[in-house]
Amino acid sequence: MTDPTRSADSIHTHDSIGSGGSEDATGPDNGAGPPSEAALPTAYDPAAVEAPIYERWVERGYFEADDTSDKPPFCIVIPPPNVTGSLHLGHAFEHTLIDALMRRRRMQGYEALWMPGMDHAGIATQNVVERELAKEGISRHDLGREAFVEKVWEWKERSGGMILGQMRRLGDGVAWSRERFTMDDGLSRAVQTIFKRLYDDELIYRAERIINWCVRCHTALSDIEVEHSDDEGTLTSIRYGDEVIVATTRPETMLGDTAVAVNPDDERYQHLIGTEVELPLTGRKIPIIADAHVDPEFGSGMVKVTPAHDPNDFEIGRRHNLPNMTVMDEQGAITTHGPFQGLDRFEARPAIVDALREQGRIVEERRHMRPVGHCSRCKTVVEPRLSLQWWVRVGPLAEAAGDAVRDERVAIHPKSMESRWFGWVDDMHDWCISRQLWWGHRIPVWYGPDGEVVCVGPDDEPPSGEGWTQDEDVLDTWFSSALWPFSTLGWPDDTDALAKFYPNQVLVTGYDILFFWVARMMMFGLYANAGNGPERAIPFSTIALHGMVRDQHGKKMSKSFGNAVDPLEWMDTYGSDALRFTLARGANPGVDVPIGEDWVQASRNFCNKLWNATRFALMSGAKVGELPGNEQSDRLTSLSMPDRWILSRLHTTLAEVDAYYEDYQFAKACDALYHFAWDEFCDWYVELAKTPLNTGGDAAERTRLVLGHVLDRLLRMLHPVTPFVTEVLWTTLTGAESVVVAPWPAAETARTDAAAESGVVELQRLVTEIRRFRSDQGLKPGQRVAARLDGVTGVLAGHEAEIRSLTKLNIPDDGFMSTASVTVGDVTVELDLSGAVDVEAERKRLTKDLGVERKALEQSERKLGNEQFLAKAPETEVEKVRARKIAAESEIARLEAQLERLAPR
RNA sequence: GGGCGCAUAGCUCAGGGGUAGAGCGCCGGUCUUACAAACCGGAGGUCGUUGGUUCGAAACCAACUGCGCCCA
Repeated sequence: MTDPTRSADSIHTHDSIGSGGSEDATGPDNGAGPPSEAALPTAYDPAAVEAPIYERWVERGYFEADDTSDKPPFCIVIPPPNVTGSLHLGHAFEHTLIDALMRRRRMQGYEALWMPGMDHAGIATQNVVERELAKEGISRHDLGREAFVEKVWEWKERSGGMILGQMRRLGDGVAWSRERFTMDDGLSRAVQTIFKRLYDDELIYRAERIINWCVRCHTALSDIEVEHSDDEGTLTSIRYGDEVIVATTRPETMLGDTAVAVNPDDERYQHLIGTEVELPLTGRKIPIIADAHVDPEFGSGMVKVTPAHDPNDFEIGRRHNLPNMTVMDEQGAITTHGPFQGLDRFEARPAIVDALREQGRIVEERRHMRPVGHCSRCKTVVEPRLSLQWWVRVGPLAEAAGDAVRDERVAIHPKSMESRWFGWVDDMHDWCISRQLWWGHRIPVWYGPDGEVVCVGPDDEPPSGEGWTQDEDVLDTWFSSALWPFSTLGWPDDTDALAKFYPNQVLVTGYDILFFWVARMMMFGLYANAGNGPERAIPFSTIALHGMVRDQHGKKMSKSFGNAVDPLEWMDTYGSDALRFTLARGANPGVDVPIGEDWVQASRNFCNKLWNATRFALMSGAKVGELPGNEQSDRLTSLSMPDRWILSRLHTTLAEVDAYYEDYQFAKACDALYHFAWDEFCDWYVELAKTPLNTGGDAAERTRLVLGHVLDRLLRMLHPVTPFVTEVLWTTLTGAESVVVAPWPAAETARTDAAAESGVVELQRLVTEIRRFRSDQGLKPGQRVAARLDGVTGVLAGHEAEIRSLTKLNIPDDGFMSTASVTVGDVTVELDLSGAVDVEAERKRLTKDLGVERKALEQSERKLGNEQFLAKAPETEVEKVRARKIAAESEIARLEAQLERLAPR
């Protein structure tokens, strides 16, 4: 079942961290006998364990899924990374969240499937391969379409998908056997199938429109592939005729003007409407028309109309039957008018302005901020261009996508993102899906010699014979990505995988591609799977949105800014778990995540803390076994107050973590775990446990069970976010096979114990006060001094040994001389400081405490003296203030007495 | 220009009608037998500004200022 070489390899490595040189080739996770502290070195070394652990998980098939099991499904499809891409922090973040959800559900007994794969990234990939060819002086046109596409496939085999190996480093639990690619046969078939259906339903059409043209990539772009920025430009006012002055930021397009427009209600120009004016430089006569779209406040209130080079002008042109005059070619060069012909658009602009200036036609030039579109792939300024393209009529599809959220078949997390969703789907423009590329799914439409147009389905024979040609264009990459939640499961075939895992349970992605990708999946998913009925047509029932990863000052990461970070470097230095924990701990729903190296280091420290806590527990003989119940009263076997406290805290934390996970509150779940593990378990319980462990006998035995119980649950709970370190520790602790397939721990409400919790709070308060006193008195933390404890009664009764252990106070011998004392509640501690009492420090501390209490007293008295407060505030609140007042009074009395007792200066 | 969001400790962020929390950083002290990647103690905030609602506002409302994002 496994490759013996690899298996030996992984065991070898495991031995080096694990079984203390044992000859037993099975390793501790295969039942190599009782765990031993010799198993663990004194510090966690992620580099030594991560890779072999991951390989073992994959070999054992933990991440594979069964289409026919009876377990409830839990399926997430990976937001497909580009085949050209490599792992950046954004991926690492998203994958951490998905993996955490998947691992938890797997432990909870779901049939868990995380579908891996990549998209073919039409423009990006074609660019990469063209650049490679250019080094050899070859263009794609030299090769021809077929040979070029062949080259792209070769490139993909050779260099594509670097990210897949990097995902292993992160620990992504994906079902590798199911990996898909948008260009593979099955997914191509899905693309053709849905194209044909949409075409037949008249939801796909071909039309001449203004599109966003990238003059560098030589293709159309959809609206969402264009990024707008406010750039500084010049607003130039040009005199076309005596009374005709137009303002424009793009004077070079004037060669293609076919009208001048004014607002129909603009009093100033009524007499001009219907007349003509001569277009400068061309001598062409163009009409002056009235159109409500014109803003009378802008410039002179008259605008030039260039229907072939501006989307708004195109609409005006349509309304007025104006001719569309294209004056630029696909490279963005001017195609008409002698002196300007062949000039690039940015050269033509000053040339034309100069020519107009010579004629005295430039009335004004002024700085002007205006939005400029840039190609999201190459940042080139986009050129609006009139051309014949294929479109998806999104109206009914987008409405259905909106309805699915409106009637709560699909939930968006966090809910506040819904407004973004509706804002988009309720006002969506038709989607331009054709791209002038060779790498992609070719549009399955054939044109006949007599103008026939035939759309071909996957099982149809394309028309053949003289004069038939296939459309040259390919489809937008997002067209195939939109099918991802079901095409990857085998659609359009009726597969078991589809039946089991569609709809997917969750989609995890960034809010920035809610519209790019999610909206498209919703539209196509609902359309393609409508036959399932409304409840099962949706692509996923929950959309969990995360934010963007930013640097430690909240700045966007970018290569040009120089603040981009390679996640692999951090994984090398601190381990994958450290990176994952940092990212998960920063993941507040829909909110951006700043990350800095310091924080990754802190997470590494946390992993090391867990490591050492487990190491200590193992050294102390911790074991996982049956615990006494909380109610058990047998003095020897019953749990101590600290035991009951940590168990209460553990199970409370577990319940909180569950609730946070269900609400996609990764940050809070991680925080709760961090706080519990470090501040409660390590800092208090482990320290408290040392007393009974040293005592031995039943007390030690009980403590070993509690340590084992808590660590077992804690490690299982942490596994989804820190899979590697928990795997090592948990298998060593339990001797079981793997925490990946361990059950998710259940929160036991019976372990909740308010009495134990308040008892330990009191103990902590006492210990902290004594430590503070020691610190104020200049005692070294480890310095033991003799002290007498009085009044260790009530909930603290029987815990004097723990208190002494935590405060380094020895039992006094015969020669004991009390030279200082501190009182906390009912407890008085008398210490022998051998005369070296720092009275001033003590006075200072008492005075400070006194100030705090006096302030509290004053505040509560003020409130209680307010009749409105007494009359209107809830009784519980009034009670609280009364209690605070009483507490303050007694504290003040105590502190004043203590101050008085201090020797006078 | 339209819409949305955010302003809380030096930094990054939680919180949320009963006058503040975390991580990191900072200061002082410790190699105390799991851990110096650690331990112990400590200092730091009138919760952007101005009004309003309320017995009570950092929290709710309004305006303003600043910042960010999306869309034109």
